[in-house]
Amino acid sequence: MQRSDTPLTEILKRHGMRPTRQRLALAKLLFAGANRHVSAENLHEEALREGARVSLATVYNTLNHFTAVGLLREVTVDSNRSYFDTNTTDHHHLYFQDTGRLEDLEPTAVRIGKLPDPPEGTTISRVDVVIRVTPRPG
Amino acid sequence: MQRSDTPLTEILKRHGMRPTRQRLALAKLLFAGANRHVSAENLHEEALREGARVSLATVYNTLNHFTAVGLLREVTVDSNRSYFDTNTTDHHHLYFQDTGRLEDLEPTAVRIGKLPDPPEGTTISRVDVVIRVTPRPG
DNA sequence: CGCCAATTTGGACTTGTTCCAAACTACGCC
DNA sequence: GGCGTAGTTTGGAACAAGTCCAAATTGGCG
Repeated sequence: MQRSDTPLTEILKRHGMRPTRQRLALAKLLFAGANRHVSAENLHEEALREGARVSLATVYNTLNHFTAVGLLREVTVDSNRSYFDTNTTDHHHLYFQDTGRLEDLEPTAVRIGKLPDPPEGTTISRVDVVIRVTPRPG
Repeated sequence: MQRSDTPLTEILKRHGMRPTRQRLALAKLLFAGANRHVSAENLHEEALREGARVSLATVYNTLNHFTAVGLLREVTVDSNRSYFDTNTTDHHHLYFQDTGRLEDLEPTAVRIGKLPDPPEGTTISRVDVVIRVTPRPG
């Protein structure tokens, strides 16, 4: 990790990943701007559009790898496609059922007043709240 | 709808579906006992085990049809398999990440203290809470 | 510079689900 | 009770998301 490392390169190294051309291109799309939600297919298309030469297999590898090291969080809202969220802090989701659009809710938007105790021998690893909305009248 | 209709036959008719042999067999597995969570594959296997001759395509058709008329609710906890819940009342879920087991929580187990207003022009169709647990220490 | 382990890749493969056209069946009607 | 027909079922093909694989490439270290 030499002084000329870019911030993205550094992030990758810090998580034990080699900063390859493909990973840097994807990391740039994911982490350079605001938080986002992506699927493998749509990130792949976007990368190609930007001129990055990355295979779909690598996009899958990378998203999974990023998720494993905590750079991304997988969001389960649709049972036939995976979404990844660049916002890994505690928050919940708003899902537009008609368009498939997924948005973060501010951490303060939902308050959970009461949670059950986890069953014996288990711990709660995550609590996910998804608010599904449809165009009125729905 | 004649006086000799069984309860299951009646349920199907009331929802505008013909009480076919296949639908009755599946309805029996789904609604005769306690509430349950099934996937298409596992309901299909179970039906065959019980001696019902039903194709997998019909199981899919039926689950989707039952869901459309409100006899089932689809639960999204796993992005590569659909689960259907026979409990269509308001409640949330406990999901064992190691085994894939899915359980209902009593309606009183989770209290949501605050919900955001839905965006202009939309209405909230559903709020899903999934509590994911792993074996301790996890 | 050269080596080696990590990474990438295209394509084959797998898995869950839908589609389709042909065969079957529930049921209202006579 | 038979008939006609719209609704249903079915096996298999088709599809879509995702993983696997073995060969080619490449980053990083000495």
